[in-house]
This record gives sequence, C-alpha cells and structure tokens, in this order.
Amino acid sequence: MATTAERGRQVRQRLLRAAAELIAERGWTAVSTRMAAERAGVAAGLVHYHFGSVQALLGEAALGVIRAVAADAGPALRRARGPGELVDLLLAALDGFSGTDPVSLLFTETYLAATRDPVLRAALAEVTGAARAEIAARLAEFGVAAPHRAAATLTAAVDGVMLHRALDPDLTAANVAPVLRAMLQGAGRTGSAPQTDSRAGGRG
Amino acid sequence: MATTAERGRQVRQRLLRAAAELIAERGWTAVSTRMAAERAGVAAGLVHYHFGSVQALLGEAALGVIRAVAADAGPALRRARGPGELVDLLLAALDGFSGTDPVSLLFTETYLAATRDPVLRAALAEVTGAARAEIAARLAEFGVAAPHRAAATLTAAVDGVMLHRALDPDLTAANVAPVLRAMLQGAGRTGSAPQTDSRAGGRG
DNA sequence: GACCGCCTTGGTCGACTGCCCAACTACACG
DNA sequence: CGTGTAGTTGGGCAGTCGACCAAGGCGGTC
Repeated sequence: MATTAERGRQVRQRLLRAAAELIAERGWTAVSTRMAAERAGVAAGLVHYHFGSVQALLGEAALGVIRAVAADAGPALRRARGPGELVDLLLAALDGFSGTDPVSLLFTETYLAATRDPVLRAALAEVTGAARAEIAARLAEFGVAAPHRAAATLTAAVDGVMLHRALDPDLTAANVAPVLRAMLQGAGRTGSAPQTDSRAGGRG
Repeated sequence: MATTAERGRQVRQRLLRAAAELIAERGWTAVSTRMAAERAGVAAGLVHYHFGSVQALLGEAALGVIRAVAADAGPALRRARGPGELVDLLLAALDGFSGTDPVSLLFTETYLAATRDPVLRAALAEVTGAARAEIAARLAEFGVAAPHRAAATLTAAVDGVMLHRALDPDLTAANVAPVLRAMLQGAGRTGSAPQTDSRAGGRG
C-alpha cells in the first residue's frame, strides 16, 4: 500500500471536511488555516501545501459538498411523473435540512462568496445551471409552459425557503408544497398546446 | 445649534453607513473597526465609544437598512388591488436590485449572521415577520386561501430570487412574475368563502 | 545498504484584529 | 470666566491572521 500517498489524501479529505463544517459554523470569511487544521487534526502548514491558499481550500470544500448534494438529488427527482410530484420530491429531500444545518448554511455562504470571487462564481454557476437545466427538462416533459423560467423560479424559491426556514421554523415542506405546486400548475398546463417556449431564458 | 451633539450623531450615521457598505462588499465577519472607521473618515476608537462592539455596530447598521427598505416597500404594496398586482409591485420594487448590489447582499449577510447571533435573530425575525403579516393580510383581503402560508412562501421565494439573481442575470422580474402570479392564483381564489385562517402562522 | 521525493512539522514574519485608555478639544452651564 | 461633560484622538496591548520555509520523517526504488 502507498501509505504515504494514502495518508496525504486522507489529510486532504479531512481538511476539506473541516473547512466545510467551519464555513457553516463561522462564516466563509471567518475560517482560518489554523482553525481548519486544528479540526482536521493536522499541522497548520498543510493547508498551504495541499491547497495553496485558504480561498482555494474553501472553494474546493464548498463545491465538493454542493456537487455531492446535486448528485444525490438528481436520481431522486427522476422518479417524478408530474410537476406536483416533482415539487413534493424536491421538498421532501430538503425537509431533512433545518435551515441552520451545515449544508443549508454552506449553500448560502457559497452563493455570497461567489459574489466576490469570479472563479468560484463560474464554478458554482456551472453546477447550479446543470441542476436547473435538468429540472427544466423534466418540466418540459410534463407540458409546463416556459419550463426554463419555471425551473429557475422554482430553484430560487426553494433556496429562499431554506434561507427563511432558519428564522421561521413554520416554513416546512408541508406548508410550502401546496403553494409551490400551484405555482407550476397555474403557469403550466396550458391545456392542449404545450408551447414549451424553450427559447426564453437561454440555456442554462 | 448643538454643534457637539450634532457632530456626534453625524459620526454615528457615517459609521452605520460605512458598516452597511462594508458588510455587502467584504462580508459580515470580515468587517473590522478600523475598516469602518476609515471609510467613515473618523478615528478607530469611535466605534467602541458609540456602539460598544463591532457586532453591535453591524447589527444596528444592517437592521437600519432593512427597516428602511421595509418602510419604503410597505406603502407601495398597499396600492395593489389583487394578488397578481401585488406580485408585480413587489417584483417591480426589487427589479432595481441586481443581486450583487449592496442592499441585496446585506440582506443575505444579515440572514446568515442572524443564524449565529440570537439577539440579531430576534430583531430580524420581528422585522420580517411584520412584513410577512402585512402581505398575508392583503392576500386575505383578495380571497387567497391560507394567506399566511402563501405570504411566507412568497417572501421566501422573492429572497431566493434575489440570491440567485447574482449568479443568473436572466432572473428578472419579467421572467419571474408570471410564475409567481400563478403561484398565488392557483392556490388562491377559493371562490366565495375567504376562509382567511388567520390563526395559522401566529402573528409574527 | 544508499538514495530520492512526497509528506509533515514547527516556527517565524509582518500585518491585522478587537478592545481599551490617557490625553485632548470644544461646547454648555453656572 | 471657571468647570463639567460629551465627543474625539492616537497609541498601545495581547492575540490571531495568511503565507512561507528550513528541517526532518517516511516509504518506495534501486
């Protein structure tokens, strides 16, 4: 076994995990090399050896979590056989998050950090854009009008719900689902002509 | 004129303004006393003289901006004569914000900071709760079913749209409005009986 | 055995942090 | 005019920050 190289990768993973936790607990700009190293149980200098800078560590850690969540949610959403069911599955997947949990906070922190870091912004836009495109494709199958606009608004609404849930615990899936279902059913289902209008909203 | 006391209040206001700007530019936890003092054009020690701590300055600055925005939006929304018109007015008021502007970022930063500061959390919940209650009252007048749930989801969706707009410029009011209008029209209009159900959601 | 390169350690550097305080100014009041 | 007080200044303290680096441990390859 390549024990040295193996240990190196383990240290990398532990630093990424520690960084992701700390972003949620303390906030993006409050995470320091020593803080992450201490939680990972390694020396402080290793952050710069493995990642070069604090920002690189934070970006890689955050994108890793976000990609994992997206990869998890993708297959689950493919089971939906209607817009209402899609909303239910989406909210059910999110009902495990309280709004003050590490994952929810990490998402919002990353969005804000992406506002100030062009590289992170591009990487994050790629991940979220792919997720949005997948939802739009499902909505188009269901005959929802203007699926890209609907998907963009739906994902934004879901993130907003998670953000508000931290302050308003009543914002549960059970309370939100009927409203969001109406959102898609009211705008969608033009009756006979699907008029998907995939042009509007570009392609991402 | 009370020149000394007057100048004192001006320094306070300039510190609050500088802090609000810096929260948006650098992030909540990255704002320092010297940073705010330099932008306000005053000595660093004044932050602790006027506010006691950095957190107190940040909290007061953020809540001041948020209260001002809420006070501005309130009367405008009162002109709405239907749920669709309410959404239009709400989004029209927000179309001036790009998602990367100081006000939008300050909102999200404050939400995140409230997650970690119980005092700030309570104060913020009071402001947002009042705004939500007002919107719920209007929705109830329009005959929308479960107005509190609808209002909570609507405000969360609007904040989510502002958060996503920073990464997706296509998320304009023109693209979002029809989807959110459907959200209220589909769920609302129970027909005759208003059944406002004011109990749900309490009164915050 | 000697050698090599990845990984790790512990420490140092200048800069910055929140908070505090003695000294100072300028105005208000008696 | 003297005195009190709110406001202000600049410096100082102890601690933390990101980044860097010389030194050494370690396993793998000859």
